[in-house]
Amino acid sequence: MMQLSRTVRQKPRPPLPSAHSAGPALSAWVVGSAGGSIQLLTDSQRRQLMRIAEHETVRANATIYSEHAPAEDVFIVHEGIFKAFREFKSGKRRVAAFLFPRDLFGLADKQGYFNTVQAVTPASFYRIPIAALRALLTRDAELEFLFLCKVTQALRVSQRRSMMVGRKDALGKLATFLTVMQKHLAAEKHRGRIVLPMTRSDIADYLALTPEAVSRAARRLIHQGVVAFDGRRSVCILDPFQLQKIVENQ
Amino acid sequence: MMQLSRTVRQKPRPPLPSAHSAGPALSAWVVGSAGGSIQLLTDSQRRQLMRIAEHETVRANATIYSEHAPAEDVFIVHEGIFKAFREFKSGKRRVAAFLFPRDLFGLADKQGYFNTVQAVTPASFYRIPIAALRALLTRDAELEFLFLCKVTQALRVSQRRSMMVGRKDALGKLATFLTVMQKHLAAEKHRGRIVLPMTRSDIADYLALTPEAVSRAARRLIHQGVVAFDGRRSVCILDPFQLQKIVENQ
DNA sequence: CGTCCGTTTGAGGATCATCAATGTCCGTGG
DNA sequence: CCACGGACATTGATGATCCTCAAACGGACG
Repeated sequence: MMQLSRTVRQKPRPPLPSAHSAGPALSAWVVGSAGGSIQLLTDSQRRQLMRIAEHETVRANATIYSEHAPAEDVFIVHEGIFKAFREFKSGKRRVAAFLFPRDLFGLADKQGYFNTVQAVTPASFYRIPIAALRALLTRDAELEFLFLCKVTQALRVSQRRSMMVGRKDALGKLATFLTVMQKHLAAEKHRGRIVLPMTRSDIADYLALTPEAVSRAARRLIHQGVVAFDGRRSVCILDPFQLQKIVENQ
Repeated sequence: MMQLSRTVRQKPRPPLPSAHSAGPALSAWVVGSAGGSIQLLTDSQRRQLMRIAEHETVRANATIYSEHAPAEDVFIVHEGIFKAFREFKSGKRRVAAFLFPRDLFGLADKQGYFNTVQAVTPASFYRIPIAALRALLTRDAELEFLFLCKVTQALRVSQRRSMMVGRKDALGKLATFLTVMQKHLAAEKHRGRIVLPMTRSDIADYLALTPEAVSRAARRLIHQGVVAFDGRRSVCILDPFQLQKIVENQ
């Protein structure tokens, strides 16, 4: 609650030596356009973005910015997972979104940033000053269109989450959450097992439940033979059909 | 559930005679940019949009498009209120958003439109073919930036709703809803009274409650002297401070 | 004036939150 | 390397809130 913003800034290391390197977020930013086609960042666009972006690495639980802090930058996730959340006076927390590589964050209005954003895992991101970004976007309408698509996608994700949170049954919420996570983490899957990056409490805050309710829902899923846990983080989906049935049962 | 899309299309009447007319949506589209400044559509931008837009008028309850229909157009509300919602197999409905004049809708992905959109009141809107809009935006980066801001704003609104839906107490949900509606309908307020355009069921679907729960929550607000209803639609906020306290009590 | 749909009201039951205690994991330091 | 501490997670018991089902009421429209 004290001055959390800008406190965790690490050495701004020059990232991504080559324009053709494999992994970096800015070189493979895929977005679905409204019309259904797929767009990629060109090398030129990537270079221009890199010129105004600053790469930062943070440890888990680092705060990138706090709610209401004046908004000067937008961010793109490079590696790791972040969470965007708000806190209420009661101490309750609501996670608005989990952010994955290539996701955009830094949503703000005149009051400043809309959420607090923290790293869930060790992570890194690009920091882009709003003024510079705006200038760049005004010069490059194609690039701007990619941003438009990306924000549109974020809006879809947010609406989907609203639907999920609107459900009453903890079982259905957790099932939906696991389904979404499975898609996000499909790449790093090891023998059918995915590793959830976030804690039970984070999941509870995301689903608008208590940790106890999440725990009990997980227990029921295990008992029904739908999933198996190996430790608290590693989960294996044994019966995708049954899981899907629970998801759709609303 | 049957073929709902495109069934209610009315005479496409040429709208907005003058570039300086007072009310029309496209001439006064105000958006807050991420940096906090305010942008307006220029006359030139308005004219260009008008050239590719088609104006349509519909009666209350008309369906503009249905979930999963192929997405060919985006829309801007001109007059009246719309609702964007999804329906589940159980018959349950969730309203993702109410749409007010100047709001953008037509969110889609590869699967087609994301929600079903219906008019809540008699209403009119602009229909803009996606291909033409994309071409226009690519030519006019400033205009495209306005769209970017608008979608960003929609994302903020969606996140706010997620927070509201995440609450457990019907009283707090309804109080929050009334506060938001008050802001939206402030213009048409008559002696402290606002007229809710939507039904109780619509409100219930928006708040992820049953109509019964909405009814009881309204009753409690009345009983506490926070609001007064005059009929089912007209509501007067008697004690804004108390209302705000209920909103923040989470 | 009558019907129909939306709304309100009531009673009963299910689910989740709360509170409290125990159990487990992980990082830290001895 | 092991022991310890603290945070996280699970489990159980209780209570509050909302959903469900059912019925009566009201307004809107033909």
